[in-house]
Amino acid sequence: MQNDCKNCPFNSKAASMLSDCSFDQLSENHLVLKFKKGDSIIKQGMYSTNVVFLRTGLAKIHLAGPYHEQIVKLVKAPTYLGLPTTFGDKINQYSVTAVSEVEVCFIDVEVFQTILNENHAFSHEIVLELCRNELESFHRCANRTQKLLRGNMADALLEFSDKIFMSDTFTLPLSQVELANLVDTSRESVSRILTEFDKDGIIQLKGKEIQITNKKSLQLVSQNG
Amino acid sequence: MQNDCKNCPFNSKAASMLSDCSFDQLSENHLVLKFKKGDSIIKQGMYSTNVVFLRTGLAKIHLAGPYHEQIVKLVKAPTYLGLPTTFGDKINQYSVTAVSEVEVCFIDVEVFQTILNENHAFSHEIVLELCRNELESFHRCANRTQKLLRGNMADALLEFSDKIFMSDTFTLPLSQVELANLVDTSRESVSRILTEFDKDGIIQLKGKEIQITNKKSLQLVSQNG
DNA sequence: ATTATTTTGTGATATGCATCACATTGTATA
DNA sequence: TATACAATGTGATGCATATCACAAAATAAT
Repeated sequence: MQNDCKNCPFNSKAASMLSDCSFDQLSENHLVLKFKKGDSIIKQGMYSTNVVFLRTGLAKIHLAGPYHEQIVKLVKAPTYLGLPTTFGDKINQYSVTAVSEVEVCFIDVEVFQTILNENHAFSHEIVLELCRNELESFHRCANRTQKLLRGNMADALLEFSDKIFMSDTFTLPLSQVELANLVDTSRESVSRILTEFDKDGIIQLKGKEIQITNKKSLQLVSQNG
Repeated sequence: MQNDCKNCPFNSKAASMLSDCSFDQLSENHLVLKFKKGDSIIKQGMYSTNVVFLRTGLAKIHLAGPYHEQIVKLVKAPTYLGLPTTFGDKINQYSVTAVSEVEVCFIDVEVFQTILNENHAFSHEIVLELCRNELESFHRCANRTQKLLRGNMADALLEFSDKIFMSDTFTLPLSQVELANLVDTSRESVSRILTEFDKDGIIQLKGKEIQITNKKSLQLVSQNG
């Protein structure tokens, strides 16, 4: 647990907007922590008075569904986490767990809110991010419920490739159980679909290593369900 | 199309927070319109530079899914609509359609943003609402995908009863097709489940009139899927 | 290294729900 | 009031995918 994060902007854009005053204030009032894969960063149901800024790494946002854990989405640094908690009743409404090595800043709500009030550009940034999240949520939900399994798996793979790793080759950041909870299926179906994609020549599987060999096809699968 | 909305607070809470100055500014810069059931208030894909404040009535938020229109949720006045649009590229990312008679204020983004900057309490309100929406979205999505049809229909009915109409007796605000698009099923299944609930003595159906005769059961159905 | 434990692959079977098809009722229009 | 059109009720059938039941790998623990 260090407290030496003078050079830890919340994100490059936001930092450049902070007045010297508020930036100092911020730097003096948060901690930087490292987590390793699998560590819990935010725990649903726990009391908390911190906003979390994910500096580096990957994390999953997940919550208890009626029958099993639901992974809402994979998030990549830089991003804020736990805003709903801190503005609400200070009880975490979802969990966040590290999916890779991760660096995180915990910022006290009070401080965060002060800066939000002091700095229009910053608060505008935040409102913007929240709006984007809402939209993304709408579309994600519509897609997941309307598409068939193949379509949803294709979407997940495309997101990994295009949004998370920026590469056609990557190692799956989630286990099959997790993938199932992300894509709303059973673990068995994940396995089957993945080998199916492999046989179809769309991807090439070597353990958890994936290479998308035919992105066009994958995009087609995404559209046809 | 009137412009005489001096007495149109965006909502009672927000209005009380506005300084006289910003409130005047606001009143002079928005319109009040009435819509009737079925009228489109916001059209996905259209250019717009207004934030919409729903003063009275009910509306549905919906968007084009990959295979059919998806109703995201039913919203009740007072609430803001179209925030993501105005903060983004000014293209509506979802549609909003009146489900009852509705009164609406269109507020120019510029004005809205000015007030957002001037008034901390107000912007705090907005951030709070956006956070709530995000959470609601997460839970809604987890529920919809994990529960079976009976559970989802039960949820919809309970929401109408508890959140929208505040009564055990109400007339369904949506057609069966719409209900199907809200609850992620086919129209036929909506019909079947509804009559099933009736036969089970959980509700009593007379056309579009519904009375929830056994709320306990309905809550149980909601939990058991 | 060896054993224990978790993760993954794959068949067989069961089931919830979509889809198709059409009758029926309700509601707008001429 | 008659006619067209939209919304609803209900059966029969098919299909996508969950579930069950193991085997096989891979990973972790001893």
